[in-house]
Amino acid sequence: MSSTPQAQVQDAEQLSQKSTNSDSDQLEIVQREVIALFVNGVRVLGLPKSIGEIYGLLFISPDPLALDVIVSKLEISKGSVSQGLRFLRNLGAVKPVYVSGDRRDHFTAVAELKKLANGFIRGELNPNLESAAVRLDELKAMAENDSSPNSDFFQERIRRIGNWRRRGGMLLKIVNRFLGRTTRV
Amino acid sequence: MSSTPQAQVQDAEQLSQKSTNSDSDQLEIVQREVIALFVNGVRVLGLPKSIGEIYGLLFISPDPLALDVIVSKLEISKGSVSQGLRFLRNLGAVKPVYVSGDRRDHFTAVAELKKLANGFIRGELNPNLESAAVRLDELKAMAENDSSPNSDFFQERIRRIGNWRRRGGMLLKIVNRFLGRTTRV
DNA sequence: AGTTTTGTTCAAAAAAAATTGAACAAAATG
DNA sequence: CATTTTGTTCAATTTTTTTTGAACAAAACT
Repeated sequence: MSSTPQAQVQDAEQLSQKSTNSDSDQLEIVQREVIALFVNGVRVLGLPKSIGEIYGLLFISPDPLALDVIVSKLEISKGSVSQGLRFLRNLGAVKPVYVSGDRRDHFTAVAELKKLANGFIRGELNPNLESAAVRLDELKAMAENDSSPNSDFFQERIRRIGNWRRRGGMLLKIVNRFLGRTTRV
Repeated sequence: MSSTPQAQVQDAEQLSQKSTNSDSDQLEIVQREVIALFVNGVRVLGLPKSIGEIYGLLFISPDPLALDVIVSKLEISKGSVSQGLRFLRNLGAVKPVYVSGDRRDHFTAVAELKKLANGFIRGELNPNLESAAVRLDELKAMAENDSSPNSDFFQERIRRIGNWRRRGGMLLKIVNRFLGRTTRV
């Protein structure tokens, strides 16, 4: 298929094309496909398409990209890219890179699985697990003061959820150990 | 708070109250809270609220429940419950139970973490991983025939995704081993 | 055989989530 | 210091997902 050769170097000059649809905004077919793969991937994690597109684009781009460039390559709105980058930055899936001679912020994908997993666990999973832990404790107390004929059954079930939570925490530790460094749970 | 004692036995008679809102349709506060916990929980897995409600209700009910009863206890539509039960049945998170003297199907929650995890992995995760594997192989071929200056970079990246997939598969096996029985990946 | 009960299906409605784009602020440039 | 560039924010819109409810089919009663 069409192979559009294009030189992209680290410093400004050629990198800064901001016209809405210049030549270098054209994605290669391979790039499009990789991005599609990521869009699918992030759906499993419950994240929106735009997040997959942005991360995928950075992952399959040899050089760091500025917000404008992402906008014109992906043809999605500036707002989406701004929000998406913030989210990915918070997760540690993307990091800012200084490019000399260009005052725009540039970003690259963090491509180490262990870092991605850690970020996701810290940012998305742990907060949920923690708030669940709090509610569980309240529930336990509530069930102990309950005097319905089912009270014993309720207590058994709540204990069981507590067990699940415990095992879930252990699993996260195991996952972390398997992938490299550990994260506190 | 208000404790409404209520006897619920395994065989018909008292179990089959189908009036739209009889006394035994009232949920206890503890039950409501547990259901809320599950609604939150399934959101992390990317599943709709109704799925969490149905599973939660069955999990925190001492006796198996029929579709009608679920409808009136949760006050959601028959359609939702029918679909939700099918989904949960496919996942192995809920199983039918025969109740003598009542011709309606009754259901209980499967409450073993390992079974739940296996069902989720088999039903939701593996299909995605497999289709990704296929696309990855296509991509690999595509990148090898690509003659852009970035071809090497692309190939390196695609190899990396392959690595992620491999490690993901290993992780699923580890999770399974940790939780009990194994599932083929 | 007709009637009632039980459960499924799927088009339409409602709800939730994601995306856009215009208004804004902050910083850099000339 | 006026202007341009860069990036953020958020209300409005669009898209996607979930839920509803009525029509239907299958089985079980009488």
